[in-house]
Amino acid sequence: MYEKYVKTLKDHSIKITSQRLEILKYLNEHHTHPNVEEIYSELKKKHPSLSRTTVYNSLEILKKNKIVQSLTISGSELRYDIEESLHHHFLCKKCGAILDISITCPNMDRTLDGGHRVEEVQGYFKGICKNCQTTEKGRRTNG
Amino acid sequence: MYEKYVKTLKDHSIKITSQRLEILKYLNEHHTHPNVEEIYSELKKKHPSLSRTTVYNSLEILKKNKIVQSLTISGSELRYDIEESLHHHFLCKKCGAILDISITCPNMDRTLDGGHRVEEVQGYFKGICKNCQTTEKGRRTNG
DNA sequence: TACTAAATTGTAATAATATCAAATTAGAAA
DNA sequence: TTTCTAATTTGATATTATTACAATTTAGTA
Repeated sequence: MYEKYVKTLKDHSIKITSQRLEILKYLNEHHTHPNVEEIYSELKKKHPSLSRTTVYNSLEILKKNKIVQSLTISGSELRYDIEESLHHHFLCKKCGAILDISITCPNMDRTLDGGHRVEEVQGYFKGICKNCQTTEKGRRTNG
Repeated sequence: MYEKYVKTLKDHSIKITSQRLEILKYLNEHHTHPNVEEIYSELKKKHPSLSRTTVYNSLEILKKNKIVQSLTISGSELRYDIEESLHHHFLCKKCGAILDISITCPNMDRTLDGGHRVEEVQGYFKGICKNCQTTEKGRRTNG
């Protein structure tokens, strides 16, 4: 059940705690780019002793180890994502969904403007998602 | 002195106030992507009656009119930038500078993943800027 | 010049995140 | 397996960025 998350933590020499395993599992099963509050309140249901600070701390150490990444696309709070292959993100201005976008940026791994060393690239696209466009046209509700 | 900013506001049918003119002027003369606090405290020096709320409000209306744009690249607060030609941004992890990057993204003005309508694109590059690399090697201080 | 809707101001509220000290626990060492 | 200690978790409190709001002021029209 948790073997793969145990392995991930071990591989990075991070102490294995149930809180960290639960957070990793949650992110792995919910690719919706949740914020801290969502992760906290969801996990709190099954693990009432969980503290919000632990969620912040855990995400921080996972981020330092490049196991997760944080996104600032929403503008008001950090959103979290399991780090997999490089991908970018699309924010729907209507429904708020954050979607993974599988394009590659030709400027990754390069030196910019004659000397700036690039270590990370985040591409944020904003607009109206496919589903919301359909809703607009067809006057259907989103549920 | 302020004619160009007056024109900008008039062109967008935004009421002309000295506060808005000062903010526009500040952004036009400081392409450092300042946050609200920087803009506020700088302008407050010459205009002691200025309120922080006014800075927030003004930036908001300027943003709605696409005269300025806000960046979330720093992660903790919004940074502001005069909207000019499309460009992207580089954040130096060492000195914190945010620099304009003049590459064009081939995915702008397109439909992504078979249907998401793209209206805005922000490319965030993070790493070590040219200047900080020199400092590293040469062991010079940044001043 | 007078009027009114909109903008400015300052205070207070909210939301996200950071700090910190006390209690708990993972995992190394005995 | 038990003991020990450094690291982690917890919860309370602090801080920071931003928003809400009511009273005052002002831009721009009539």
